Amino acid sequence: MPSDKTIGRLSLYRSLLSRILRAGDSHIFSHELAALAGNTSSQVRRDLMAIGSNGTPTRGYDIRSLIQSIGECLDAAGGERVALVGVGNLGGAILGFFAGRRPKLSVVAGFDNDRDKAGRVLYGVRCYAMEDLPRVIDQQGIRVAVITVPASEAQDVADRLIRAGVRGILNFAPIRLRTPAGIYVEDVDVTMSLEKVAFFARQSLTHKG
Amino acid sequence: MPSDKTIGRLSLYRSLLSRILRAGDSHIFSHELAALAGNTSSQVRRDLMAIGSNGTPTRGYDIRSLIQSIGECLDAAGGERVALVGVGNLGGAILGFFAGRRPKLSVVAGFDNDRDKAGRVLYGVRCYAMEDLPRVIDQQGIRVAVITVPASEAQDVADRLIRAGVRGILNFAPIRLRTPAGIYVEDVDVTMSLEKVAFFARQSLTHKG
DNA sequence: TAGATTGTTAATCGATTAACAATC
DNA sequence: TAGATTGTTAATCGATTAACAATC
Repeated sequence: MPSDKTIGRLSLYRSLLSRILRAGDSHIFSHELAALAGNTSSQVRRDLMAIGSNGTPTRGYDIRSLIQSIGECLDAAGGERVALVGVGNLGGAILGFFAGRRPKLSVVAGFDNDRDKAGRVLYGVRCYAMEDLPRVIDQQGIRVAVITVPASEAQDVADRLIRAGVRGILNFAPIRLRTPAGIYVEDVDVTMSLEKVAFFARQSLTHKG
Repeated sequence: MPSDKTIGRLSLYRSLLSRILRAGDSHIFSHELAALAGNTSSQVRRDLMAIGSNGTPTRGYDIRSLIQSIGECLDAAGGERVALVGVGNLGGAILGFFAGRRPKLSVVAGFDNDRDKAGRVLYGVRCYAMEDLPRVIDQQGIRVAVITVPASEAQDVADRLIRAGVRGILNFAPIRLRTPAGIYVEDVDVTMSLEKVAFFARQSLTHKG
């Protein structure tokens, strides 16, 4: 099974390749893709090996078939239905961000504490009350969820999602979720990221003069 | 200089410790913090060493002074002023998310292509036209910026920010920015993260049954 | 063919973990 | 004191990079 990081890079390669394809090119060399992705050609070749690469020494890789191979690796055959818990500002932005971006990955249900949101369509997604979570997750066959609730509620939400059958969580709350083995959690901690940027921006200045 | 990952963990430790402090505890052992942060006590001790740790074998670490030490490491003495380019849905959510969260890190200027936004206060931040970017960045002494524009515009925005004096960028566009040495870029690629979650959620199922 | 690139393995590098004397 | 934890270094692990024969 490919590593966490390899999968992440394959996802990046696909976005980059889609843009290249729209620009008109049909083939690409490993060092060209590496320059776009910000890594080495060695690594690109090794990553593409993981999905059964199709390059030739003279023309490089066929972009179309590369995108297809990456899709066969990353995408679920029938598409993946996703739930989002916490339909606030951040949740709404995430919904807007994903809308139509990946046809195989669609957010089909939103849940929120606020009862007034239940039954409505917000940011393009149908919203439900928290008490309907187990039923909706089960009926829709949802296995992936996004958590955009405050840190104080995130662990409880994660527990409920996992009980309902969710196997992968994208967590925006700035805590580490405690989950049983076999559950994949990816944390996106925006505050942490900005603090890192601020720190190293400062270092680069003090370092120079 | 501490590594990228160490700084990220210190930021996480600080959020976790602030929550603990509010809950009433005054001291914490490395293995307790490790459990909260999802890593090993060895690593916690090594990370805290980097900021001059203050633990004792009998009582562990004093939470208050730990939070202060982390602050002295992470925060700029006079606070850091941040700009955000792309005051759309995602940008607005980020602004709402940061509002009042870190007193030493405040977004003080928003920039957008949309001329109608210039001069207004949106999501709590004063907005400017793109042509005012060099002047505002310079006058306000801004060294850190957040990019929440579409991928097609991100590189151009980054170039402008760097020319204006920005040294660190938090990039939400799904491309890798090309930047000169000494500029720190942190990528937050939400689509990539969700694709990773979907992939490993699926693997955990096929692996088990 | 000559030359550049691919697929793939070996070498390197860095980060994490394990270990342990010192300490409260 | 005995016992657990700290600060710190050595061992381990995994990921990245370099190298190179095979290929177009």
